[in-house]
Amino acid sequence: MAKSPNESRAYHHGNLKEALIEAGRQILEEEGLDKLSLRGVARRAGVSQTAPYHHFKDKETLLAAIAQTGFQDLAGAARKALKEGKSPQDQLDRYGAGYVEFAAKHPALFNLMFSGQLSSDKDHTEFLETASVSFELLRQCVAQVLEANGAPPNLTDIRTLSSWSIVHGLATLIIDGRVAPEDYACTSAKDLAAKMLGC
Amino acid sequence: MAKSPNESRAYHHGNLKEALIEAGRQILEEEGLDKLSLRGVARRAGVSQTAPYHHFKDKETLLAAIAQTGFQDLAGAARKALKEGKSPQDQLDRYGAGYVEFAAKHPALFNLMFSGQLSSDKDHTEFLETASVSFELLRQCVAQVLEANGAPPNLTDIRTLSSWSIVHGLATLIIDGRVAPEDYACTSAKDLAAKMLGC
DNA sequence: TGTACATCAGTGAACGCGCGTTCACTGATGTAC
DNA sequence: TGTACATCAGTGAACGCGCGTTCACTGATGTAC
Repeated sequence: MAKSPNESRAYHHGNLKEALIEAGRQILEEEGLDKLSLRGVARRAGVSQTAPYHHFKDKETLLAAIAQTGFQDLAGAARKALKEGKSPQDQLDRYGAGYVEFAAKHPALFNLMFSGQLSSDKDHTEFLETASVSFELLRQCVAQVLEANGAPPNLTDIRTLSSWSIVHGLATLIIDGRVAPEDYACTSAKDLAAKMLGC
Repeated sequence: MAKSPNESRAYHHGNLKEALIEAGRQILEEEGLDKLSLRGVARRAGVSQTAPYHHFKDKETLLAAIAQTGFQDLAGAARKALKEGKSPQDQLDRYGAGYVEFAAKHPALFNLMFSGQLSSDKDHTEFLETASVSFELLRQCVAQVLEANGAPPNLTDIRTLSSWSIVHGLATLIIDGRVAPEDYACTSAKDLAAKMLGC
């Protein structure tokens, strides 16, 4: 039924949708959002410039699909942090370091994910659901820290926001070149995040 | 010598440079960065589409000039916070609330200011100097808080980064629509910032 | 006070560009009988 | 097992768009003498 994508130079690609998402993500990470055009994506996937329209309604829909892969990766990093952390506070610190590390390694993707362009207009339902996974994991983590410290649980919401803000802010500042890890005697964005959060 | 801009419909505008910056800022705030074209700016200023080239080398230079007005305003808000604050900690909290308020009121301008597109390539010296004023004010503020608390002054750098990150992160999350003040029982971005910082 | 002239600050036409998208089309595939 | 046919997934030409920028130009201004 579905063909392996490398099987042949057949007329039908067999896996074009995924190939387009992957090509788009590559262009995004290599050249930035400005340079990400539907035509360029098609070119990289080795397909005519109108082929993507059989898989994506328009450019924005492809962008949403690309962003979604980013949220999946980010949620994966979060789950890893929660699994490896040795205490609630340690989990939270690892979460933050992983978040900033992800942003620093995929700056254009991170910007696309959070730029707000996507979430507003259309109903990218799946996109929004995936986006909220990382946030929920953070929330659980913060709740456990509060519990471990004997703090009232009704602080969970606002403390989750604090935690999110501080790591999101650091991520953004690093991406935009306002802050460099080297200026703080750190060798990576991840290190700087850990240092800042432990201070 | 220099003519008042409203004096007449003279051939020479008299104040075109400022008028272009102002027109650009208006378009930016009303329609967003996507819609900000050099031609559009000229149109709004009532001038031919090539007139801006007598005052700005290219589009990016105009963008830098617009961003600079934003940094001036932001620094003004910071100075106000430091003047009105009743203690170092109060000054710091007011600084943060003012920062977030500014971002929420001028989202597209704030994004332009921090997008990192401008600071990288060319040497917008003046731009960079203006941009650093707000940061220096924050640094002084943090140093005073540490002193008031009897904390070691060598924490100043990293704590300044923490403070900047948390307010910058909240500002960004609000701008991008990931966080709404109403979800936290607040009526404005400024209120939410104050609540978060006081928690 | 007049005037020649360099300089400044505008104009309007034109350029080439890549883009998103639409269109009518064709080749490939899978399935009902 | 063969075959007709609906559907799927491609193609390539073409559209209109607004953009940044360059060009040769002209009107206005200020100043040296």
